[in-house]
Amino acid sequence: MSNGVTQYTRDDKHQMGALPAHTLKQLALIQQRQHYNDGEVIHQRGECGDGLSIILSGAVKMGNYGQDGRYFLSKLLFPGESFGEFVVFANLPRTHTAEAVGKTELGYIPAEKLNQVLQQSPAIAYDFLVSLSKRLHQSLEVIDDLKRLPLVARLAKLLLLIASETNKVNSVAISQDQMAAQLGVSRISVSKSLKRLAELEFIKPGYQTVHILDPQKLTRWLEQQSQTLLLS
Amino acid sequence: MSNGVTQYTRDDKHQMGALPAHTLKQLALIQQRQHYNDGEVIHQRGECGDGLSIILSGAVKMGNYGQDGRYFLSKLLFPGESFGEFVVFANLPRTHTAEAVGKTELGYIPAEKLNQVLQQSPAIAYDFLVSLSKRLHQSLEVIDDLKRLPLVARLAKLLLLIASETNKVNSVAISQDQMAAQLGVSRISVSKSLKRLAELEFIKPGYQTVHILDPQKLTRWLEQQSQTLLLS
DNA sequence: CTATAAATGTTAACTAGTTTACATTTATAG
DNA sequence: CTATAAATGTAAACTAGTTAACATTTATAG
Repeated sequence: MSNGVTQYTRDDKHQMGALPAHTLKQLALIQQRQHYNDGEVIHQRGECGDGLSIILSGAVKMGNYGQDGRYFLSKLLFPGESFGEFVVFANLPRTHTAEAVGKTELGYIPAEKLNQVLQQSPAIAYDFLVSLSKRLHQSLEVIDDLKRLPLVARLAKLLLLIASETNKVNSVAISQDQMAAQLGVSRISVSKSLKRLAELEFIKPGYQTVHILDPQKLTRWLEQQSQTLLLS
Repeated sequence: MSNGVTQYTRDDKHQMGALPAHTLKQLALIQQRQHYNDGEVIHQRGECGDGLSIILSGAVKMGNYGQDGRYFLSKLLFPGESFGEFVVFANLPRTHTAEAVGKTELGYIPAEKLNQVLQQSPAIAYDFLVSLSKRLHQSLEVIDDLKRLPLVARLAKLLLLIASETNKVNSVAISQDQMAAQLGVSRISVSKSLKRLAELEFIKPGYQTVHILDPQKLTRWLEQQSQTLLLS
């Protein structure tokens, strides 16, 4: 993949907040198609969009830039996932800047049109309820982790998460810069924490990869650290 | 108010994620009433509940305890606000421990019953979409702040938020311990940051209160600090 | 195969936030 | 009005994470 993002594609089964296939099919009938090139900005933080976007191919990087220009990656979205619900349902401004990662195709549904569909089809509305619930749940967990867990634990959790999402349980293809952007810390801190996890023999750092030696052992350790681990 | 929570009640207008009055009325027809005494635990983190709860009177403290027993307050919920959507819509475990603050009455709707209602009434389903969207939006902002803003700025933001929620623009009734629990930092750090805000002549700390000298000036300063402030 | 760019490892000086400890102020129960 | 509890102020020693700087490794374009 391009745009500073390593080959980090996902298995369909693991798309937490994604809409179910049959709903995507129905929405496909009313969506417009939009094309973006690698790195192209789809929208900026603070803007007021006016519709829902569904990723058809490629990927979208949601994140923000700090005062100093440092980038914080919030989430990578893959085909089947959507964004813009806030705008449609609550008329709120964009929380993140969205950029295409690789050649990317989006399905776009204007707010009005989507609201019509939702009125006619309670099943689709329910799918959005499920999707939003999962994403809110996930966000609350992240907030909790940020407040309660030390960096080593958060890093371990991130690695296990990506491993499970990509279905490659024993190795994660990601750079230290990317982990840093995702965790909101410096690359050096990531390096330090990786070293500690390596000393504990949970992982082995490589070039653009982290090998997870024993995912189960790491999970158990993480449970001890955070006492109540809900998902993983 | 009791249970370590200062007199911190809200104006109805400002209940961000709350359901609209007419929806609450309709839901009232099918809800059971539950009573809790001050400090009583409603549910624990990790449990699998099975219904939606709506606060009718009193308040509910959502938060978690760290390994060391330290408490992290996530949110205070007031009449009109609900919780348990995750459980109903996505079958996920509780993210936070819920405790009653003062004598508290809840309306409880089992998952099945609520789902029936949603199928029959798209308008109510839509209200939940709006509520979940607002809450997810808010959560994403909090995550962003945790990663990007220094404590002083986060503290200032918290004070402005409570001030606007309670409609007392010039003073916030809250203890330093509570602010610390909410921000996920130590009481000493809160004290230090308050001192800095006082030196900048934005606030004046008091006993169980913080006086905001010039909310607008503080908001402007905060905008400079965080470049793109969305809500306030 | 080599030059270059990208990613990683590591040190050192620094800063923000933590814990511990104790003094002081403020509210409130009796 | 006083004794007590709760909340606040503040200092000191510490820890985790930050920036800056530079050496080394690994991939890749030509």
